[in-house]
Amino acid sequence: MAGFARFEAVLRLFDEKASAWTVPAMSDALGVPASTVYRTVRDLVAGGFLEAAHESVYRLGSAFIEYDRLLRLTDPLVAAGRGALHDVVLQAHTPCVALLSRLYNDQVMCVVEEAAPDVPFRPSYERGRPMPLTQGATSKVILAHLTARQLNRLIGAPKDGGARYVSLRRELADIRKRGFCATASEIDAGLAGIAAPVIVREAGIIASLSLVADDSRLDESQRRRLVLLVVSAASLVAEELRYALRPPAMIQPRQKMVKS
Amino acid sequence: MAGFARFEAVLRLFDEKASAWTVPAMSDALGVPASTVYRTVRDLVAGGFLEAAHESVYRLGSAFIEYDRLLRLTDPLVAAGRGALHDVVLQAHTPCVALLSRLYNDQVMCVVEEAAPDVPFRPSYERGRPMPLTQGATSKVILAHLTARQLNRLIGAPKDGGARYVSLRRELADIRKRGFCATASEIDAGLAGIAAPVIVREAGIIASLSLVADDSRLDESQRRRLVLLVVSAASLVAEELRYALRPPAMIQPRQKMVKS
DNA sequence: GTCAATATTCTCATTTTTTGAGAATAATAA
DNA sequence: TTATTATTCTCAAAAAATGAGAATATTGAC
Repeated sequence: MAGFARFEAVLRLFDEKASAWTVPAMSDALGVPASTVYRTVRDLVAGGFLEAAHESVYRLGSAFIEYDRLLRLTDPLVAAGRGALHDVVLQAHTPCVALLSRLYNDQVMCVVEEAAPDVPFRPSYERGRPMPLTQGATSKVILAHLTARQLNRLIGAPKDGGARYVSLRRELADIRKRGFCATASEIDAGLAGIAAPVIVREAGIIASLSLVADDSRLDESQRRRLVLLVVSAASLVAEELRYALRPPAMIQPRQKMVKS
Repeated sequence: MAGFARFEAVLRLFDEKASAWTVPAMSDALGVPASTVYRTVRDLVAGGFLEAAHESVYRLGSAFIEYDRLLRLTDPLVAAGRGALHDVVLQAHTPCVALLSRLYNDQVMCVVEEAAPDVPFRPSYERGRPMPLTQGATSKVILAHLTARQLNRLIGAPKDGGARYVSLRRELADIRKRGFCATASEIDAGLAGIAAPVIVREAGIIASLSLVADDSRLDESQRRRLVLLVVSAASLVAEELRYALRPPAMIQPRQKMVKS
């Protein structure tokens, strides 16, 4: 391991369970000499990606807060999503959480979240938390709109006999046709998820706008209403994105070299 | 430039104004050959710190969202602050924004933010935005509690004649004595800031809890009430931190090597 | 579709870093 | 104080990054 991998390996040690590390512990966990880890950590601290929390213990650093803000301010998907999610939550007329999620390596991650002020539950899906690819309306909608090539790379050939694989493929085809996906208790018991795709092919954006609500409080007519709400909000976001990304601002358009 | 500095230099190119970069543009801006920048960018993309936004344009990547969440979940200051800020905003009985901020390199940065549901303004201080050291109640409270050594390293000897330097030193001494700092229109015209220190020396924590409100809506008695509110919330946070950090959880205590 | 311009990857010899082990030093707890 | 652990330092060997340019892939315009 060398170069950037070294830095990444150190950062990846930090998670919900292990949020504070000493250098010797990192050295152990990574199987890398302490002197090397000290150097790596020094660089990360200088950049604000780690912070010394007294007692020779290190934690994730504030640089992540800074970059997260920048991303919130400048990412077109986040920008386009924020307003839409706000509206969705308002118009749902039921306590709910709205999410905008996208592919993140081989998982799906929410990048904007908006909760009604009075939601009595907390969905597992939350901003910044990588979630499995094949469970939940949010993820399935994204899977359903990947190219065959992408899909193969991510879930590959049938591993477990093939039955589940085939049924998943069928489900995805169905989602693609219908234009939305609604599930219940697939991620969190008692919670329903309704998701619709946000696709802007020309910008390589494949995301999913979803709504999580208490399943027991939804009757059929409400469910239909929410599906419509989510589907239309999703295409609104897509439209907004297409508009925002049309004239590649701050990027010079290609132009022929003028021979002088 | 080499090692981590290369990666940092690339990431630092991205800000509110320039949120999308092509490799040739980075190469230009950094004065580094394109082939090298391509390699650097490839590493950053693999780690999720950059993302290819079609058209050979790169943006900040979702890894920052993931790490930001981890930090929110695991940073003791953030954890202790969240609840306190919520209470402060509720008990202020006036539209306001509450912030918890800390030193970040040679600036001050808010790490938790809580706004009342109906705030009609947006303070410049916001989560993740580095702010100047010497302006605003939030920053001054932090400055006031640094050691002489730290202070010297940050604002050094008098540069501009010395008059401002002396008056700043005097102001800081005053803040330290009073235990809070209240300013108006120092950062945003028409907005007042009230801040109190959150100090946990044994953990190296020097932070500031502050409240921003519309200055014209505050009379003297309200101002006094808010000062009390902020001061007591700040010491509550400090107490909570002391408690949370007392038994260095998940860190093995030092122990003698047992010779077998 | 072709073509030209640009983006991206690749190659490779050279230079520069990084590496790891251990010594030296600093910090800390008993 | 002393023992233990944390951290920095040193240095030669090994590995990796570098940059220039060639090769290839993409792209947009026609």
